Amino acid sequence: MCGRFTLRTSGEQLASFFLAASMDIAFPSFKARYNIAPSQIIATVRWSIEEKKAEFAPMRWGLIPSWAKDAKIGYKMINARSETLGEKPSFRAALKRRRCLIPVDGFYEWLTDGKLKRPFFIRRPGDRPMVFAGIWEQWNDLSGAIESTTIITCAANQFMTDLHERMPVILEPSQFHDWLVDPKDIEKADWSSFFKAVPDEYLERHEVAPIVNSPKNEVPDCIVESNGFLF
DNA sequence: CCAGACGTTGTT
DNA sequence: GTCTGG
DNA sequence: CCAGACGTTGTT
DNA sequence: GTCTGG
Repeated sequence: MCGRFTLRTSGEQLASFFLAASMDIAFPSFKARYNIAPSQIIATVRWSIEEKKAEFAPMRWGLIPSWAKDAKIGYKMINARSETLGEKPSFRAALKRRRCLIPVDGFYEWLTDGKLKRPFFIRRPGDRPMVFAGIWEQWNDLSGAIESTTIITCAANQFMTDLHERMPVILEPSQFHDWLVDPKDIEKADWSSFFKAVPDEYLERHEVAPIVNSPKNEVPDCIVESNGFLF
């Protein structure tokens, strides 16, 4: 689940959005994205221990564990189950020390109808931005360092359930700071208050044209309804 | 001890 | 069928 | 997530 | 890196 999303909100708008959550973050300007796929560089926010503040950090989507011999393993690590990531060798170190926020303004899910893949676009009413919970990792080889990230998932709410059994963990602004900053006793940390599905009314969905199916199609038409209408 | 896995989702 | 690339 | 490739040798 | 399995 959650293997494609959009980020059309500008850097300036994102800065305002985070400022409303008392986080003063400088975002670069970037092109609107309509079809972000795994392995691509995405915008995240993490805690800078040196500066004691939240900061923008670009990362590759698909977490590469620090011990990996081959970065390709990251293609499989685009999501992490909230129920188990504390125990998984690939994720547990990142959960303790490297949590992040992933701003998005919509994501895609597919229904399979025989050979047909029917894409749906899911967003907030009013097209407001939202924030996925993520963790990140650093990986080094001879050619340099790669910072990569993964989206945490939880059981789907009623709204999502006919599209998927799982959905991304979406955080409220009141949770941003506590998610990023290490608790005093990391060994006793309890993350369960974060790992919850949003209420059913939080999201709306639109069936869209299958042009979005190919990650090569990075165009506004990805969020035009399948019947040709804008929404 | 060394070798091998380490993940999620969806589908069957 | 399975892996890689975007 | 979906789409697209999946191979070697020899010749141009 | 760390754990599991043989």
